[in-house]
Amino acid sequence: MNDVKRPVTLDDISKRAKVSKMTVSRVLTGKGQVAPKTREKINKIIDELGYQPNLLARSLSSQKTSIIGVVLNKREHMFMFDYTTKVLSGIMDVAIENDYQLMLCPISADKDTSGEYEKLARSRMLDGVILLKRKEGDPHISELIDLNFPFVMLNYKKFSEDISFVDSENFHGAQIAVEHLYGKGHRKIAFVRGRIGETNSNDRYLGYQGALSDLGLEFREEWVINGDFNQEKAYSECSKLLDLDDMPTAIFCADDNMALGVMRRLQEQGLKIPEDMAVVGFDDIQFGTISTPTLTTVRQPIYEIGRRGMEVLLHLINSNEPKATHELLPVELVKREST
Amino acid sequence: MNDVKRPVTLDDISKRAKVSKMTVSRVLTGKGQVAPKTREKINKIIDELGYQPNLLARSLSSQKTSIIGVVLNKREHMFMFDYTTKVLSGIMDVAIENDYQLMLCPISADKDTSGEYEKLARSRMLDGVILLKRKEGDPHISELIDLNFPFVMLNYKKFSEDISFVDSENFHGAQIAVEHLYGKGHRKIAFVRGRIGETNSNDRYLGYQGALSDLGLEFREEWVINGDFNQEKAYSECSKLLDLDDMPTAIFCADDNMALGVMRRLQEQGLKIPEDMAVVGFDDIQFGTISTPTLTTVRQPIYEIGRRGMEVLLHLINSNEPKATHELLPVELVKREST
DNA sequence: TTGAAAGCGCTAACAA
DNA sequence: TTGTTAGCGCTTTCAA
Repeated sequence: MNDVKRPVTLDDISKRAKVSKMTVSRVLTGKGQVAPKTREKINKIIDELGYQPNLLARSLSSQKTSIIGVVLNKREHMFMFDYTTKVLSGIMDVAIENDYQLMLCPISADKDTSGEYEKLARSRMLDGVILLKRKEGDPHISELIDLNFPFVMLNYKKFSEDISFVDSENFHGAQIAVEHLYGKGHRKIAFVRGRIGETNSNDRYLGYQGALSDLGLEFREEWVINGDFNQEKAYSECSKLLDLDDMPTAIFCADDNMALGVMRRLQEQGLKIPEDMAVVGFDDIQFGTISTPTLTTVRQPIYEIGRRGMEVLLHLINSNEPKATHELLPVELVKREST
Repeated sequence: MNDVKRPVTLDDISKRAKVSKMTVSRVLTGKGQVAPKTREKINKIIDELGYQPNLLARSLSSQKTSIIGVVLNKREHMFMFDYTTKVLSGIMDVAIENDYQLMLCPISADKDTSGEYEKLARSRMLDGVILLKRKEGDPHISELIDLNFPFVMLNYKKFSEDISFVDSENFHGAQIAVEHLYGKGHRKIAFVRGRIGETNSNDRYLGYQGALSDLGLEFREEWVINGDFNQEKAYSECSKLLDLDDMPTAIFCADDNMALGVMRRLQEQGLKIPEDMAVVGFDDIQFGTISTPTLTTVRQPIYEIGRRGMEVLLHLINSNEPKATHELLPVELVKREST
C-alpha cells in the first residue's frame, strides 16, 4: 500500500487558525469578505502546512470540476499526429490560462458508441467536452444535447442552434486552390476527395466544383477519385487518373497526406512535378515543407481552431444564457514547389 | 446556467429497489456478495433509469480516482509531435484496457517548477503520474518521492530504488549505429550530441565513444558537435564539420530531427548522401521514411515505452509492496538510403 | 465579517 | 446476504 501521509485538510487549517472552515474556504477561493488580518493569519498557516485543496471534495461540493474532456478518435489519432498535436496545443494553452485541466477521452470513430457521450456527461467529472473531427451527423451528439451538456465540435460544421463548432473555411480554401492552379495555366484539374461523411471533406469538394464552375472549367466525373483521407488509398487510386486518355494537368487533393501519396505515385510513374503535373494539398502539415518537391497547400489554422474551440466552450460553460457559436476561421494559400 | 436535469443517484435506485444503497453499490462495483435475484432486480432498475455513477463522489469516498496524470513539457511537446503521439498511444491503450483515465498535465521544462509535482500529488485527483522526457536529475522529483506518490519516468534513466523508469537501450543503440557505419567502411565518424542534461543524450554519447574504442577508431573532439536535439541547431553547427581539414566520412546524430537538419546542410553544400557522407539518426520518426534520401536510424520502441510505462505505474499503484522497476527496451537498426 | 449546519453521492467497516 | 453508520473534504445556505 502506498500510504501517503495524511494530507492537510481545511479542518487542520481552521483549527490551527481558530476560525471556522468557512473562513478558510473564503480565503482560498477568494469569494466573500474576510478581514485582512484574518486573511493574513490564515495564509501564513496555509503556507506553513503546505496545504493543497482536495479537488475531488471541492468539485463534489461545488458541482464544478474545471476539467474539460477532449474526445478524440480512438485509433485514428495515431495517423493524424500533426493535427492532434496542434489542436491539443491550442486547447491546452487556453486551458492553462483559465485554470482548467484536460482529460483525454478516446472514443471509437467507427464502432457503435451509443451511450459513450452520455457516460462522459453523467460521470460528473467534466464541465464540458471538445469533440475532434467527428463524423458528419454523428447520431450520438443528441445525447449531449438532451442532457444540455456543454460541448464544442472542432473541424466539424453543422449550422444547428444546438451545436457549437469551430472549423476552417473549407469551401473557400478549395476555391483558392483551384484558382491558383487556374492562374498557373491549368484548365484540367482533378480532385482527390477525402473521407465521405466528414463535413470538411464535403465542403472541399463543393468548393472545388464551385470554383470550376465560376472559372468556366469543365467538371468531369473521371477526374474525381476517392482518397478517403488516406495516403495509401490516394497513392493507389491515383493510377486511375494516369490511365485516362485525357489526363488532367493538375491535381488538387483534399488533404496533404493524400497529396503526398499522389506525388509519390506520380514520381514513380516518371512524371515531373510540377512540370508534368501540378499538385496542391490542404492542411499544411510539416511533411509538406520537407517533401520533394515541397507542397503547395491551403493552410488551416489548426492551433487557432483549438484555441477558439476552448474559448467557445468556456463561454458556454460560464455564461448565463449560452448560445451556440458557429465559427469558420480563414485559410490561406501557401505556395511552394509543387505548382 | 446549464441546468442539466438532476441526475439519478444511488439513492434513487435503492429506494426504487427497496434495498439499501450498499446493496446497489455492491452490484455496481462487483465487490461483495449479492443474491442473484436482488442483483437482477437492481440491474434492471439501473438500466431503466439510465443510472451512471458520480465518479467524483465515488473517488472522494474510495480515495481512488482511476485517473493518471501525464506530465509533458509545456511548450516543447509541439516540436516532438511524433514522440508525443506515439507514447500517448501506448499509455492510452493500457489505460483503456484497465479502465483508467488520462489527464494531461503540462509543466514547463525550463522555468522553476518547484511545487508543481507536489500540487499534482496533493490534489487527490490522480492515482499516479507518468513523466515524459524530464531533464536529468530533475530536483523536484523528490517531491513525489517524499510524498510516496506513485510515478514512472519515461525516456529517463536513473538507477535509484526510489525511481521507476522505462527507457530504451540508448547506449547499445549508439553502438550498433557506429558498428554499422564501420561495416560500411567508415573510419572517421562524427557525432552530433543531443541536449546536454538529458540522460538519453548522454547515454548515446557514451555508446558512441564506447564503440569507437571497441573498434579501435580514433575519437576526436572536433568531430563532436552539439545539436541540442534541435534541427536548426544541428543544421548550423554542421558547418563546423565541413570546415575541417580532416573531414569525417560519416555522421551519427543523436536523433532523427538533427539528422534531417544535417542532411539538409550537407545537400546544400553539394555533398551526396551516402556517397560523400553517410548519415545515421536515432528514433525512427516518420520524416525519416520519406526524406531524400531516406534515413538509416536506430529505432526506439516509443509506443512500447508508453505501454510498459503505464503497466509499471499500475503495478506500483495496485501492488501491496511496490518496488521500483527499471526497464530498458531493445532498439533496432533500420537500414535505409542514407548509409 | 464570521460561523453552524447540512449536504454533495458514494464506499468502508462493521453489524445483523 | 443485507443493512447501518460514519465519514471522504469541501462549499452552500442561512443565521449571527
